[in-house]
Amino acid sequence: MREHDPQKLVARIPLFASLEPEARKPLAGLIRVRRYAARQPVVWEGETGGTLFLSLSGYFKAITAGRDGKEMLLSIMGPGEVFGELSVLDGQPRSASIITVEAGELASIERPALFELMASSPSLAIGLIEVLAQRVRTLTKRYETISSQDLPQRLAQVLVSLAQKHGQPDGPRVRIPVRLSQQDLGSMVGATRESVNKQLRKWTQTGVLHRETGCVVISDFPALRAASSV
Amino acid sequence: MREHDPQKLVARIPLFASLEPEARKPLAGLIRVRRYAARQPVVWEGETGGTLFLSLSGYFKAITAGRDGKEMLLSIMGPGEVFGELSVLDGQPRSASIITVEAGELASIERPALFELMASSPSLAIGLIEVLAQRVRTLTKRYETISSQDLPQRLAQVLVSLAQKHGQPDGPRVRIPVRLSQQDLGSMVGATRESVNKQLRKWTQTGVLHRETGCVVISDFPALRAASSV
DNA sequence: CCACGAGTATGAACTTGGTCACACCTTGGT
DNA sequence: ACCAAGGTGTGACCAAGTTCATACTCGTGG
Repeated sequence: MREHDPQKLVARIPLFASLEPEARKPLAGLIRVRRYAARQPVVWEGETGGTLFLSLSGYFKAITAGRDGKEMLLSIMGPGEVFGELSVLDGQPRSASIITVEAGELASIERPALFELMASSPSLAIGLIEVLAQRVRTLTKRYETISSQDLPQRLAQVLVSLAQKHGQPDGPRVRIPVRLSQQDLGSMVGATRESVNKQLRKWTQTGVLHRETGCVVISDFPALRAASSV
Repeated sequence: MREHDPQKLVARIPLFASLEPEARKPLAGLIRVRRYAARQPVVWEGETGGTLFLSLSGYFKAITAGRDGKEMLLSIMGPGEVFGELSVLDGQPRSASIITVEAGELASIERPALFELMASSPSLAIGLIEVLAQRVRTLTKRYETISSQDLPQRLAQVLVSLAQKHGQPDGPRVRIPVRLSQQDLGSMVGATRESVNKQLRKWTQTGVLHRETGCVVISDFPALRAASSV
């Protein structure tokens, strides 16, 4: 992870993959790389700020606090993903807080620099629009899910999509390489820690999955997939 | 509503309000206006299509069908609002179906024409990004709400925001000028028709609101507002 | 090497809201 | 004017999931 050559960093971020080659050089000078320790806040919901973040390594969670203090986990973001684009694009306050799950590195670029870059590189603007569009689609789907499926289905669905997004195949098993507590899983599906525990136990007993040092390892992916959309 | 002069139509759509004056003339030739009867589908979820719609009059609902056939009502859109931008921008299938609530008129513009226009009018691209950003914010908030509030809170919240978005003040009361069945309200808050009925009854009995020919009229807005975020 | 704190495990009692069943209104079409 | 369809009103019953209470387990820092 000691890869600090800006040219190479840029190449690793999908958003910039289609960037015109001559636009990459100025870009390299505009990004700043910073390392974050575990459980560090990166941005706070409600504050204003015009920084776009690009994840280089590590995992980050996006959370929002409901009125009663209950926190909702909106998304787990891994290497290569972009976030913070919303406030950068519309100038409104941050819609969620970002916290590191484990230590990781982020590249960042400030709003003015980004806009300057966009002016000369249409593909960057298109890329950002695609990021936003993807967010809308994901959120719509999750909204649909949470309001019409029961807990086992929702939980299965979250695990399946985490496995698809971040999973590491390990023989017949799939390992989700992020340490997520039952509380975290609960706040992803709108349920309590206890309910998650009970469902997880059922799956552990039926050999669908098990836990290893805080991570979920799925043994029977098809079964989980089936449970996610009965 | 027999206002078919394209120049004037354009002026009524906020998205085009900040458009450079010289860009409005070509625009006028690119939009098509069509009248829809009540309960007519405008687009179907899942189909491909690159048409952007601009509501001139009437109300439209965006719905998605969950796996089990239960439909979720995502949004009620009124005059001046834009929709369908998602598929236009990213080329993916429609994320929701659109149906007219009552008869209304829509202007539409096709993807190629829109992109041509955007190339010469940066403010249009910015406007569309703002529409998308707003969608993300709204969806995030609703997701938060639905997963952490109970039915009375959710229902109050929906009514408050409908009143703020479309409400017509009528003395001390606020009238929501869209005919929404209890079923519709239920599918906006992820609840059954019966539960909505029971909550509505309570509020009717306590004088918070009442119904008139299918529309909700709020008598005690502060009370409803209080109920939405106990 | 032990203790503390964070996370996990588990069941009993309780609540919300869903399901089902049925009767009663409107309203628009012929 | 009438009927059918769609929307509304209401209660009995049930199930999923929450709340609360109480142990247990593990790994990390003193």
